[in-house]
Amino acid sequence: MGRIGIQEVAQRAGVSTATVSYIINNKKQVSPETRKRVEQSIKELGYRPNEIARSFKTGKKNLVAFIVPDIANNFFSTLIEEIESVLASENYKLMILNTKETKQRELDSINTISRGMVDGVILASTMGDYSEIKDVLPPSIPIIFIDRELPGCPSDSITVNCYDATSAGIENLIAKGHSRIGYITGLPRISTTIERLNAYTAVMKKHGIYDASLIRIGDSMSHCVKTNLDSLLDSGCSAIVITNNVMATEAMLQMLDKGILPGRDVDMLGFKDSFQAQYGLQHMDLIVQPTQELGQLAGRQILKRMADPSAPQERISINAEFVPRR
Amino acid sequence: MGRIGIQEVAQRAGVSTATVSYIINNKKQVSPETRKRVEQSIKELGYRPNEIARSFKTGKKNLVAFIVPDIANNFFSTLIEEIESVLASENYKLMILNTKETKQRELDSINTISRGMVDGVILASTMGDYSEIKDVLPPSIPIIFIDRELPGCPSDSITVNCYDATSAGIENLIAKGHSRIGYITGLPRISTTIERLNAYTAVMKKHGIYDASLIRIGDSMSHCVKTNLDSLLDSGCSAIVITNNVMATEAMLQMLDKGILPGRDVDMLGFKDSFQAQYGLQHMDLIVQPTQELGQLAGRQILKRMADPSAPQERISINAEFVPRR
DNA sequence: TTGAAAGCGCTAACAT
DNA sequence: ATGTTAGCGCTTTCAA
Repeated sequence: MGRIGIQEVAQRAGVSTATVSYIINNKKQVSPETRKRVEQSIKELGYRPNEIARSFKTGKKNLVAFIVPDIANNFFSTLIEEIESVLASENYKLMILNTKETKQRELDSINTISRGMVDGVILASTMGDYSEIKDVLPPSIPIIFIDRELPGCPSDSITVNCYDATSAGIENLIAKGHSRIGYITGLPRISTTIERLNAYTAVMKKHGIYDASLIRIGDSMSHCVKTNLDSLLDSGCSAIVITNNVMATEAMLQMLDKGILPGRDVDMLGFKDSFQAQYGLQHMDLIVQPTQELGQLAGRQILKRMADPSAPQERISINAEFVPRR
Repeated sequence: MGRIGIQEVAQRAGVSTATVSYIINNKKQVSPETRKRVEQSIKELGYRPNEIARSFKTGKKNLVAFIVPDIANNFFSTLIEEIESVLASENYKLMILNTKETKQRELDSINTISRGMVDGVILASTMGDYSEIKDVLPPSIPIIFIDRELPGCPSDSITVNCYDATSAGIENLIAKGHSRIGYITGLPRISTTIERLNAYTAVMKKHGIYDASLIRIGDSMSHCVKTNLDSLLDSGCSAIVITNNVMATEAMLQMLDKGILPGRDVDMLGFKDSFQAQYGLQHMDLIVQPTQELGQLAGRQILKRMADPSAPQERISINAEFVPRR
């Protein structure tokens, strides 16, 4: 089957390829009769412009890549939805690359998109340091960092400040009388984990109840929770802080299996990725992240950055909110 | 900044562009010295092949589109993960288009990809009938349908047979003594909803306890659950069947809010998208879908279909499993 | 083993 | 208002 091109359309309509191009792109005045003939011809032949050829010629792809650590995490799938809808408003498509929180996969993904496939990149990096991607990042591509920052990185970033909310949450636990407060971290290398842990450390020290042995190192995924939870419970913690949404839900499942009632037997402070009710998180104090807003901001920012690649760096941060259990 | 192309690399290495192309594609024998010089030149210039130009020339994009109804649904994000990893093995990338279970967005997505952007398409369609997309689908593109089938569609399909498992689940409820068994459907137009409802209807009629007034029409999303659940409870149902994973979790949340204990006060039969424990579904009988396998099969099938576009249609179906509450 | 050159389908500058 | 045509960066045929 001979692929139909602009050539065939032009021929059948008795015009030049330029005229056809003008019409499908609405770029120039064309007489109504000509337009009609061409549109007729397009329809009859079932012509569809070849987007690749077009991109090749113009250099514009109308495609943004989102490199994301974990698609299955509701926090990130929410981000995807929001970003996609912002981009759609300017006719950009979104391409998802899933790194599964793996450095190598992130490098591979960056490599993929550094070959001119996309107009811009949104990156929720799993790296611990900017130097790890600096050399492989194409120098010229518009890129913004979302959720996690990399120290020393000169690109735009959109993040959520959880420091204050975390502090408030832990102060609240202490006010309720807890002093042995266990803590399960996310993946240690990422900025969000560090920020939250810093808040915990500061508050605990301020009250003179800091005890490093009550900190457990997690990985932001569910499978790290069980062991850590058990060991914190064994250490006699009366309250436990769990620092992301996935781990928080998993913790509830584990507790329930053990016959422990969160909110009664043990106080919990968890994280949540939206204000919408989420099953399993009813019995916790919560730090709620404005995830939708985060996604919208990121979408708008990459649009802005693509429109003006040489504008000065912007670092935008919005606040999470502490919501005590009612 | 002058973009670096194959031209510059060739010049600096003192060879032709053809030779550079041979080297970066490993397509021909090249003398070791030449290779060395060229590789040196590539490194020094930081050259990266322009993937768009390459696709334009060869017609190969190494890209597959997955048109998916709801990214935030764990069933589909699991599918995405699995498909992506199968495709990665043959160096294909996956592009996600999210339709939010909306016909117009599905049409838009199909339109996008019918302009030569991808080598193949995996479609979890939200349409009710093949005729709704027939005309807009490009005739020549490799495409497979996943999860949901469209009557009369000549393309490959990979689906999960839930009929038997659903029947078993309802038989089980009846064996436990229930006769007023409420039922909340998914989105009515899609094949999975129809199949499951057919199973329910058949079993209930077989036992002479079918009552159409116990059926509520849902939309496969969470927000449809509350009202429907309330009204079924008001109708005096002692057991309730909820026919997808999202709605099942939501139902638990609602019940808990009302102080009703599922598994004690009301028997529930839900759906679940993996064998992995999921919070909130402990107290239900479950129909478990082999979601990962579904994704893997789909990945392999699109690969196969792209390799041989003219092979005869294949319709693959795997079985869901009924797992009574323990 | 290497090079010259055509051409993939389209856009847009320039000419008419 | 419409047409002519160069050329985007690469692959690949054919020749040397």
